[in-house]
Amino acid sequence: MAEPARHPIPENLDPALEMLVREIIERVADKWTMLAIEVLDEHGRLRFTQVGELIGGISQKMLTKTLRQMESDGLVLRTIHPVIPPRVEYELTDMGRSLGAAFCGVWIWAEEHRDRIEAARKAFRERSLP
Amino acid sequence: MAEPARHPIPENLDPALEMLVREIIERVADKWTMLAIEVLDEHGRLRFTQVGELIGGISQKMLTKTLRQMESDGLVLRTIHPVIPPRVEYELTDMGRSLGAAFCGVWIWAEEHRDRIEAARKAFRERSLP
DNA sequence: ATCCATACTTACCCAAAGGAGAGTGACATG
DNA sequence: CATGTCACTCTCCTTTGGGTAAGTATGGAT
Repeated sequence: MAEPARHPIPENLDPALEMLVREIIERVADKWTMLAIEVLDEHGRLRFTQVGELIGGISQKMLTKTLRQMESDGLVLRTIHPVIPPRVEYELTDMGRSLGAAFCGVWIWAEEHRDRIEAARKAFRERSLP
Repeated sequence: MAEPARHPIPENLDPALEMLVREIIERVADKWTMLAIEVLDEHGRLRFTQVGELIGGISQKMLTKTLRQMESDGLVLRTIHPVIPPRVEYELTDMGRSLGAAFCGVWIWAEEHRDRIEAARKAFRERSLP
């Protein structure tokens, strides 16, 4: 078949870098991580249960997992106070805060566009039904 | 127990808005959606298979699902050319491009911080093992 | 008549995400 | 001695994500 003119699909410049960046984004662009960053950015240092309450609707299991992963990625600092009952506090590191800042654009975008998204969804629904 | 001084956990200003923004973010902060936005932002108008090739590693099923969802949210425009074999092209809408721009910050952040993340992970691993 | 290309669906299946709820440790308080 | 506190951890279970492979529709090419 005679190929119609199309984009040549140029192979990307640095596939290795590309891969790494994607891996980071997949990891970091997770629902709970984003919400945790938001509440920690907004409220500063918080203890375990406070983070959970502020996020809302997250199970202890996922909260632990999310915070641990963030800690291992260097996004949060975890401080254990050796008291009984235990007291553990979490706060964003500089890197965590900078990620929060980067996400801020997405947050603002979501706020600004929710009406248009609603409208688009409604239009799509009506366009789909006979 | 005498409560130590803590943040009063101020209830957030607008829970309804907050909820909507979160819903949008959950939806949009999806791996395939982000990658689709990236390739469409970078290459302009593309047909179905091209999008799939450029994203890489995505199944037809997920590609269809992702693109349909993006269409319903008003992020992409889907143009069906009535020819045989079928030819369908996708391109970002203005809203899709603006979301791409918002994500750009995250992308750049990931590029800039991958070394520090690697280092943090390694340090965490060593700190965890006896 | 058969094959091909494209953009899908559909059916089936597995693995991972994630919720619910109970259990734990260590001490302070009633 | 029983109870409560906090930050988990563990187990069981359901839901979702997502892959594979096959099927569909259509007309042009061979």
